[in-house]
Amino acid sequence: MLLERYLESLGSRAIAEALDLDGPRPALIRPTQDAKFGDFQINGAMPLAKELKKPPRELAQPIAEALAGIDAIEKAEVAGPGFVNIHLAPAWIALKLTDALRDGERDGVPAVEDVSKIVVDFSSPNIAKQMHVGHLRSTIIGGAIARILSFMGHKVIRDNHIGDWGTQFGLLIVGMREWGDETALQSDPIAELERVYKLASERAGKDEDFAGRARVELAKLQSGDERNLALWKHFVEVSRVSLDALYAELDVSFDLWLGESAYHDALPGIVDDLLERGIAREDDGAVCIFWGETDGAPKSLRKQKTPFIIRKKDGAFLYSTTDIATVQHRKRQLHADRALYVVDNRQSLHFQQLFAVMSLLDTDMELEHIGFGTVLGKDGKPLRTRDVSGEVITLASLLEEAKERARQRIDEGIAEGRLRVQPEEIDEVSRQVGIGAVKYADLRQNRLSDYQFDWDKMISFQGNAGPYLQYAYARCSSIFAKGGLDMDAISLSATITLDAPAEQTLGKQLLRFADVVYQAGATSQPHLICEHIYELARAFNGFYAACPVLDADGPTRQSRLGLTALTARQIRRGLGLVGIGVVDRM
RNA sequence: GCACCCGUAGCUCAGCUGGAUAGAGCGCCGGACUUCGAAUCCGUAGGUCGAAGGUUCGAAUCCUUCCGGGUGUGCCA
Repeated sequence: MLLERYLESLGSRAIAEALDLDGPRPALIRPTQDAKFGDFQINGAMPLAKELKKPPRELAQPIAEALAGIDAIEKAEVAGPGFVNIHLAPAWIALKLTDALRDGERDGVPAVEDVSKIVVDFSSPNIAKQMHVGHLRSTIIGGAIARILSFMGHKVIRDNHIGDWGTQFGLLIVGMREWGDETALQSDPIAELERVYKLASERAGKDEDFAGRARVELAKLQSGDERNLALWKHFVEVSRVSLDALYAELDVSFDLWLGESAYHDALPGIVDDLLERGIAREDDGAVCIFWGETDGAPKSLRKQKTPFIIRKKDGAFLYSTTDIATVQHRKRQLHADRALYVVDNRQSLHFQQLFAVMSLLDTDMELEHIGFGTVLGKDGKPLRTRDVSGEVITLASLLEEAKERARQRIDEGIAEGRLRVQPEEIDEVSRQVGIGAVKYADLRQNRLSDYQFDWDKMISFQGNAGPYLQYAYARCSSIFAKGGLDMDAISLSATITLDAPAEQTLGKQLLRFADVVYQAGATSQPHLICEHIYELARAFNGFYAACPVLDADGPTRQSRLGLTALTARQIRRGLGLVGIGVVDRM
């Protein structure tokens, strides 16, 4: 259930009744920051003090009294300058947790009432270039956001807007003729394309004739030349194979792969339209939108002197033009209500301008740039995509290293007798732990922050890191395995009660899950879920140390098994929502 | 020049829809394995929240200015 929403409605009703107001006022429910103040506080009395000309504590008192007798609330009392502190009734919490335990489909998280159709645009690699660390964030943050929104009940369309069209293909066509190796192209397509692209772009820099030939081939491709089109298709198809392998490793999938090439035909019309409407004009041969002279341009852009260019002076279109066409397609053909762009912060100006254009074109769609910070190395500087020898650190090699490091730690653990991984499970456990650690290290932080990439912290296996959460899950599983019990069967039969302090702490944490999911979805902040699951794992580990489960008797044993099952499911669900897997033994 | 982001414990980071004594992890120091897994748990120490003003009953959070760091910014994406 959505706990805060429920308490907010109780609180605002209590305020209206207690103070005899004409309508409800916001209760301003907030979790307390210290358990001694109870579980939640109502802050709504204080802002009313001025309006009603009474001291806030005097207003808070009747509000607290009005809340007495509600079964969710054990105690409501006035404190400090005028807070109303709410202590939830353990019996009521236990009832709600038992409901969630029965709800195997949704773990107590209600589906949204207003369903939106939301395009999540993420990952978007360039065909001729290897994915490197820089692409990691968009891919996993975007994947997490898509899962969260989808679980909430929205219609989500994951679109991989790949860079499969543009100047690099002229160079590639000429370059492949010169240096291409078809065998290499089959075995590691992107590496081969990138190798050739690099050679070609170097050569084009100093060989005007070569560059000219590349432009000719590009023009031929873009005007539909069959041979070049076939070559281009070939490049795209082989690249797709290695991209698919990487996405499988990351457990990310897409509903659509509409790259830049998909919009090629729509581009001339867009430029004409913007010219006709007087939004764009020609300048120095290029078609531009100047914000200072455009009526209806947002204030933040008015001082922007440099224009938004939608057609180069040589007549070629840019990603700005393609992006406009993409939004129109999403609105007209996909009938989307919203589109989220999970793209590096450094492109925020581009999106600000794109969204301004769409607003000038009266496109009725909610567009949002979900930005994120840069990946930094241990030295605090942007992480190099090449190592000391100049080799590119690809995303694929990074994931390999993560698995390798995880495996080393597992081998050590087995040798020391601490871990219980069966030989046949080592591969899978290394994969889940290694890749989970990489994802968690990234996702646990506010996405806007730059993020420092540090192997040692990531695979530390201690404290707030991926393996900590997976370990808590394995502990839950292990209780059921040891007791010869089935988690699903317990979920259907157990009744949760909350007595011991550790049970209450755990129970209260479990009860917040739905709120967290909703907030993460509303703000596109997967780290809220990570934080919740971390706190949950902590609460569970505390419970584990203080409360025997299998050795408890009768109803207590049943209740504790129920708490363990619900914890396990919530960890699995929560990690699943951010794209991280769990294993039963590790 | 203009725009955006950032500055919180030794380090890495939460908190920033304004709410009580600013929180975690790592690291440091000290405890807990004859008891469901010690990749765990419990505890100690550690902060003028970059600075100064302002708004407010109340500011790490909102506003202004300044200092320091980063990013973007006419024909790449």
